[in-house]
Amino acid sequence: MSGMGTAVVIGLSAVVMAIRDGEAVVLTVRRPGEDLLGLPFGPFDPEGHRTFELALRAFVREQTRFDPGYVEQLYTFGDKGRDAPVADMGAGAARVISVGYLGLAPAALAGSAASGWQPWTRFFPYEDWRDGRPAALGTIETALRSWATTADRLARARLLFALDGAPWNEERVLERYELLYEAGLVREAARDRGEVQPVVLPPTGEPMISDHRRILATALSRLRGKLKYRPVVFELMPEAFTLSTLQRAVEAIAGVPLHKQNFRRALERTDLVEGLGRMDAGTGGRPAELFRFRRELLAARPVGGMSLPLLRE
Amino acid sequence: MSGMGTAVVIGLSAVVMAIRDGEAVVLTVRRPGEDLLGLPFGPFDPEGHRTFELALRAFVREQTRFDPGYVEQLYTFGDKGRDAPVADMGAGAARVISVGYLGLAPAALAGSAASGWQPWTRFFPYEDWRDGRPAALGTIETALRSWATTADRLARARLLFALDGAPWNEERVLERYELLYEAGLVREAARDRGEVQPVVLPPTGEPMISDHRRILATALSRLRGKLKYRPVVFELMPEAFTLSTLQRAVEAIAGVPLHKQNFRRALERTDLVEGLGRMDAGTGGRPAELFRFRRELLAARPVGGMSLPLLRE
DNA sequence: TCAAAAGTGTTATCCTTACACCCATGT
DNA sequence: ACATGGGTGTAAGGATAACACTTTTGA
Repeated sequence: MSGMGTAVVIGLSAVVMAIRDGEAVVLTVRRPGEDLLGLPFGPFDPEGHRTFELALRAFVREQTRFDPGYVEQLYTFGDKGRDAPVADMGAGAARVISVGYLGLAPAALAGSAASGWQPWTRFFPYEDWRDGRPAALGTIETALRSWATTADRLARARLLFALDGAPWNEERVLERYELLYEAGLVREAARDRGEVQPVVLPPTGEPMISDHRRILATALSRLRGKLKYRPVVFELMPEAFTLSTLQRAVEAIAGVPLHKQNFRRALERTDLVEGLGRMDAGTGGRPAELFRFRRELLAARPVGGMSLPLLRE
Repeated sequence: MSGMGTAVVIGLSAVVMAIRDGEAVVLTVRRPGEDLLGLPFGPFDPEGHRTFELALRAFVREQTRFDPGYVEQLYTFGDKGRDAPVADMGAGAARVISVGYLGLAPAALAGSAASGWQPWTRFFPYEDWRDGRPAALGTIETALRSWATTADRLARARLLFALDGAPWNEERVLERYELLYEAGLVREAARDRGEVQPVVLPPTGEPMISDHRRILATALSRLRGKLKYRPVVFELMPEAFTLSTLQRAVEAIAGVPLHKQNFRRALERTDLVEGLGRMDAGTGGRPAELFRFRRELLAARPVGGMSLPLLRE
């Protein structure tokens, strides 16, 4: 085999999610001299780090003074050309391969000066259907239709963006972002091709540095899917919580409104939570009972996630 | 950041699956001077290859004269110490990071001399419950119980290996392999630690080079899970097939026996297949109708996978 | 005619969905 | 008393699982 001349650098990117005031937020970092936000990111040191996960925890802690609890690998991004990051390492440019990770934190603590928690809705406004069809989709739909000059393009746009009565599938965050990218409707598209930025774009969300918005989309897709078959929401909850808080957390991630009773009934059947008898100091209505996640079940049997009983408008 | 002295090499590994005579088989390669089987594997050339996927297709074709159809990324393995492969590249040893891919082929064609298709059951005999509880589990259970000296170990073993009446969960292939590894019950465990091999081991399957059996376990886990929510089986089927062939393919992958009628009824509801009117030249009984996968649906709406209506013994 | 595999019918049960209603607190 | 959010009951419809049975071929 040949061609081992170009150096390769492994980078690690982290999408750390948390719930703050009922909103789902992501940990971001603003680098000096950079006007776009990015994800916590750091090189993987093959000498110092025994595993990716240890390396990731270390540099997230370093950059943000914060330790994610639950961590899982997402995807390894290696495409050239497409906003591929390039590292400058003395001996010339190196190709950067970035391994994306998803982290879940039980609380959005204050971090360092350069880092901060941002609602993901800032980067994907059209992904939030909690209050019905997002307004952003109006303009996006128009733009997509004028891009969709072939039957195939139109079919994909319809399917992914719930046009013409197609149902919304909240899991397909990444595919939607990639379609917008392909259609030139996100800032990253023109930037990566070195083209001049279009003056106006539909409200497709705030761009990020490098391929970080793609990594964030991958994380949201994965998390939305995983919600349904693993009890991952609880990694985002404090020890004690009310059922409404839990429901709002699920809604904040999935970006869809849920049916209260059916959500509770489904939850009850799983036996995943247990009432504590204690009550919450109500925020205005009747006080709610506090519950806890029966974490011990994880060791005792295979355990599923939450069903998402939609609330239709 | 520091410590960029050690070189990093990106390797690509492929788990290519196909169905042959109703059995699920994997593409393997035997390297010269090596007595264990391995997966098709090759270095990623950062100069020559634009994307991982293109690189993967190229070297699988080269090593096996064979092109996988459907391809998806699995996981990136980077742990040190644990049977981590090491590349010798002139300037000394380099750390190898391997990106695993899953490929599905519609037929198991003959490949080159060095490569061949092997049933996965060879590597994971205890994962095949199609004819009831596999015999291998008897000895494995005994070995696990004597290893499980703590409550936690026992709970995990029970849960994963369906001991004491726990239900079998076919998706947890990787976790089971990792538990066996931790318990020292697979050959790779002692090998990676540089220890002397135990003389006898329970029938936990044939070892592979490097961490390839772990990659294979990851692939099986992923495929078994994906079966249920995406119509991936059809990537393994020829253009026309009978419902029994389809059912046998699903069973061969999932490793569990399915209930015939319920399998068909569930399939019918999905509208995923369409009768062709033509009949199969029967293999001994009444001729079966041939069906085809309505691939056009993929573009038309989000489409789910197969339900696995178990047939209890 | 008999074995082998294909294919059909039917019922009980459980889960999901959708509806409407009552309860406990703060202001 | 009333607004606000917490919490419950129940019935219709659909999916699943479990049962046993008929049909069409080759040997």
